[in-house]
Amino acid sequence: MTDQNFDTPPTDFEHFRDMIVARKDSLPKRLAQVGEYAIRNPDEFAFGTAASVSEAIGVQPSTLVRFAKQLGYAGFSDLKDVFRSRIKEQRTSYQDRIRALQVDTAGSAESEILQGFLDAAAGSLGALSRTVDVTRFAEGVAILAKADCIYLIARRRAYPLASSMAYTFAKMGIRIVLAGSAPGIDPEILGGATDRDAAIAMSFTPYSSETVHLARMVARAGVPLISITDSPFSPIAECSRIWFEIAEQDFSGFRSLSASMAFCMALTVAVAEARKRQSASNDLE
Amino acid sequence: MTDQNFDTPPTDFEHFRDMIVARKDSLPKRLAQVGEYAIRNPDEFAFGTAASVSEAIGVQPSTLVRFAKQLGYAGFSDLKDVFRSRIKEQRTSYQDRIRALQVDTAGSAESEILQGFLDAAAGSLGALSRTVDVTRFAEGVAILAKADCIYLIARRRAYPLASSMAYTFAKMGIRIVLAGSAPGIDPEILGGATDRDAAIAMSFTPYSSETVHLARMVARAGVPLISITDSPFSPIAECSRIWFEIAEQDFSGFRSLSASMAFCMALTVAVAEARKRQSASNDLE
DNA sequence: CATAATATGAAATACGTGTTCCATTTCAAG
DNA sequence: CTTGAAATGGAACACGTATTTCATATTATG
Repeated sequence: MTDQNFDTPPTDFEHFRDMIVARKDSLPKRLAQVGEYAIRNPDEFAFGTAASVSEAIGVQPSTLVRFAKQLGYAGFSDLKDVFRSRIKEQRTSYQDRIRALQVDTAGSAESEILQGFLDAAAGSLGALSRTVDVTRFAEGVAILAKADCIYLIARRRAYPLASSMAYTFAKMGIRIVLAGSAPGIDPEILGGATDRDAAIAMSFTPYSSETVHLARMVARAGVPLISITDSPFSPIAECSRIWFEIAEQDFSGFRSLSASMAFCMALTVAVAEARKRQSASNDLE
Repeated sequence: MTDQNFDTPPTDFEHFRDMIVARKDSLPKRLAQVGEYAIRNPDEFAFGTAASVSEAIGVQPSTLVRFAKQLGYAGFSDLKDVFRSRIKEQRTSYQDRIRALQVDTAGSAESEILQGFLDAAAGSLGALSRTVDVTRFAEGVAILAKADCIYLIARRRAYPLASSMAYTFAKMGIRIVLAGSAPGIDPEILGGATDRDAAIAMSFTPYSSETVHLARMVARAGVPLISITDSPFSPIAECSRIWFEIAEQDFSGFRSLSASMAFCMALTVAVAEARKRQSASNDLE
């Protein structure tokens, strides 16, 4: 009964499609009908149930199972995975861009860890590029571009982001103050900020209480606050004028700052560009 | 029992998300936990089953149903549709977003900059994954794993990498010394390093003379030195036991640290893992 | 501190799912 | 036309699912 034609059945949609096209004429009428529908409506296959799909095609549910088995799959559920994985892959374009490049992952634990973090980074980038709101990004840039001085608030895991932005801002001649440089007097330093300045707060779970405190402080003082965090529930998000969520994927519980770094650099450069345009138009007046 | 708060529950993810954010504080602890997870891992919600999702969150399946009902949905299945439709929409919108980006480059300079940096980061990750030598990576890990204390040397653009590694190493109980914390006395601090320790130097063009100087110093003292840099001609590469080249792609002249961050985190975690294995085998003796 | 109201966990339940089985039909070969 | 094999439809099955129920724990309230 088990009509296992040869080796293992395709796991990706492209090969599945090729197989159906090749074998279509040798398949029984009903099964060919199913195959044609599968290629035409892959999404229906991925999300629907055996009942809903079979009704859409106009066949019995059992026909779907037969179809799957004829092709070498364990059953309809097994076949459905092909269509689901297709959707997942389509969504992470960065990820398979990189996966396509990688040659052979040698077995060693070390290389697995490395590959794991590279994958996570690619995934984070893909997610970010999908979810980020360019309008809000532009708004944030506008706020920062007209600020007299930019205050950077970050501790612990987020600190590298702040120090990186501080370096680039400074290199481009934009006035910044990096909280945390001189320990202990941050509240006093940030106390000098006014509504003509702006602040960037960065914090990820578990949120540093100092960062939260400082962020609330400047927000209460009327300083436009922009936050970079990992969740809408973040305490610094609620007191911010604008906030950005960057969900870094983790590998075995650890998160790198890859996507955040790219985002922060983009923010920094965009602000610098906007300032250049501003001063150019000011010169004309 | 049916807690129908008001009108119909959201059918699209954005509104759902807003609702959770708004009502989070008025929700019971467990339900808030579910809500947070739902927003963070929408894909898991879309594809998983009640059992798998509840296990991932660490709650009972019944909690998911309660969560859905509290929010006004008929049940968990009903709620799941919100996440499924999100995926369907995303797939179409993502494709025409790429197209839109390519066609109307006019779409605000800001979004172009952001996309540019994200693309550059993805490119850097891909290049890194292709060029990195996993054998050398494993060797580097081995050296660092048996070091008494790890000295981190980095300045300027590379400093965020060092501070990020320092944070993670410290969190995992690995002894580290971050050069640059107390300005001016780095040579004296690094003078204490011996061949039982190890050092990581990081520097990119234009190479900070301090970093180069400190790296040479520890190398001469017999301390195993591992470098992360952007060229084989880097002055810190030649005095290193092992060195890694990470070529970050630039966008309009600016480079972020995305790929480097992923690499450094991988290195850090790999070292911690190796140490765990070491101490485990030591305990057996 | 006592008491009620609510929230939670764990097992029992009802339901829908994919799957299998078998009777019936279709088709081809003798 | 007969006979056999393959294909199909439809109902029965077993399994996993979401859901409900109820006892227990937790939190709020007087």
